[in-house]
Amino acid sequence: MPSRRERLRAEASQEIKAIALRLMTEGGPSAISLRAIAREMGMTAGALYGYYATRDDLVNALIAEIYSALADKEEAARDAVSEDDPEGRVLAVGEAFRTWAVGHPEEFQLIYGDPLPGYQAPEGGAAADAEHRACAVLTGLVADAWPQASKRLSDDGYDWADFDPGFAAVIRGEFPDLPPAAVALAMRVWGRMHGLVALEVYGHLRPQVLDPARLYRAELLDLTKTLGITPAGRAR
Amino acid sequence: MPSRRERLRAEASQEIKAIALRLMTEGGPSAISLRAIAREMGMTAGALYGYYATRDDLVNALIAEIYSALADKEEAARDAVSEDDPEGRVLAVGEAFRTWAVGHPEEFQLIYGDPLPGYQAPEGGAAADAEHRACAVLTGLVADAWPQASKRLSDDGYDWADFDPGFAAVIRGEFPDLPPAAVALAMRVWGRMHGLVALEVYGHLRPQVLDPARLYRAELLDLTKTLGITPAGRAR
DNA sequence: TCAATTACTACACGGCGTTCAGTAACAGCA
DNA sequence: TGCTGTTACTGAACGCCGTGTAGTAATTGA
Repeated sequence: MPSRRERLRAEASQEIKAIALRLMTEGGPSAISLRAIAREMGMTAGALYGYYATRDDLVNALIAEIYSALADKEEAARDAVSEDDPEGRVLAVGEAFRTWAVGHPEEFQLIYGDPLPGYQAPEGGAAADAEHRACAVLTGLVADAWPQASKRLSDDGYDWADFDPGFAAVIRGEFPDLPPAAVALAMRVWGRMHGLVALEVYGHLRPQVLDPARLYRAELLDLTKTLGITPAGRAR
Repeated sequence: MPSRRERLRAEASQEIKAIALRLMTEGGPSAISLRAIAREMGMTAGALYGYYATRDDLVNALIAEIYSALADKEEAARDAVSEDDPEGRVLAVGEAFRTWAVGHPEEFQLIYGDPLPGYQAPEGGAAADAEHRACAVLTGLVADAWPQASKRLSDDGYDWADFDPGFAAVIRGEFPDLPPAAVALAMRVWGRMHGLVALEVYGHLRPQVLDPARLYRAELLDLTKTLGITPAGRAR
């Protein structure tokens, strides 16, 4: 039962985000300017303040949307591989992450870099939710590998007190049987998937390395070893 | 034999960089504005164009300086540990990298993130040299561990043609006996050290994880396992 | 039909990088 | 010493930017 006004309003809000996204993919995160968006919409910059209280609010909305899309991709990649194949799942999620990142470098920057000059991330919100979803995928992968992975850990003396209470509570709700050391491992997995991709997106691998994808794949395979889920036969 | 003019000029150039650096540490990379620098120096913004052709040129100079300082720190950390202790060297360099990064987050951002809106890294220059130096430290660590590490690789079918010719030539000059697969491994080591640190600096680990340093240390220890240089006794 | 809400414009403020004509101080040379 | 070319800088301008604020036109609900 949205009134005509609400509908128009929602459409305008969407259009603003869409234009902002396009501007960003064309000219990088810094190309997101209220004036440019308004120009494309045939409006004045001030009019946008009826939709977003400030430019950072708009950026927040974008971040939430993008991060959510990334989480979707990771979940889809995971679910495309059978539960019986934990190694395949890790590789799939990892590759999906990199593929998305190198295909959408500006969006990667917006999420994982300093989005904009002086920007400060808000406390809660949809962005935090999406970040948690993406992180939960990795935690799930670790959970599946935990029986094997736990034996290889060099530091398993973790406690739930080593994490933020709220964060710990959410995790324990989703994975009741998972010990805190597994969560720590999941964070490390996150970092490991993030490292090479960040270097590549920010142009530190190319052009020295001709095929970063291969490098990344080797890293993922090594990661499966850390998790203890590499089968006897190895991928080429 | 620098003339009075040259001396004053060099001093002014240094002062500009120093003020820019301070502004950045106080207000983030975006606080580097020609007008603010000029204001502090009692000059006009236009006057700075006699020293740097554009703001990005100034930022380049900063990047080169910062990157070089980082490379110094890494080299010092490596040389503080005996050559007989490859694991200790890896840990030292890794810890030095993280310590520097979390202690100088803005500088880390400037080097490894998108330094400024619309900034484009130049081809050669001092920044590239410093990046190479920092990378060479890691390559050296891998070189020392190569006898053990090579046995654990899942993909050793690397060729020098997999790298940029100039890059490959420089590496082969420094490490004549090192095979290309080792260089690939060094890149992966770089990515591995980079990942968790980048996440932490950009605020993705805190406050969920209370002690990112511990997480990072575990990752480094795991890295030494990948390199095959973990001694029998493990660090706590 | 009328009052209230909404969406928007127009304008202003201060900030930014960058350019450019003009000016004052300096350097080397006679 | 005086002259000349070079250098370092100013001041004003241009066109961007985010952000407020006062006013106006349209739409809404009663």
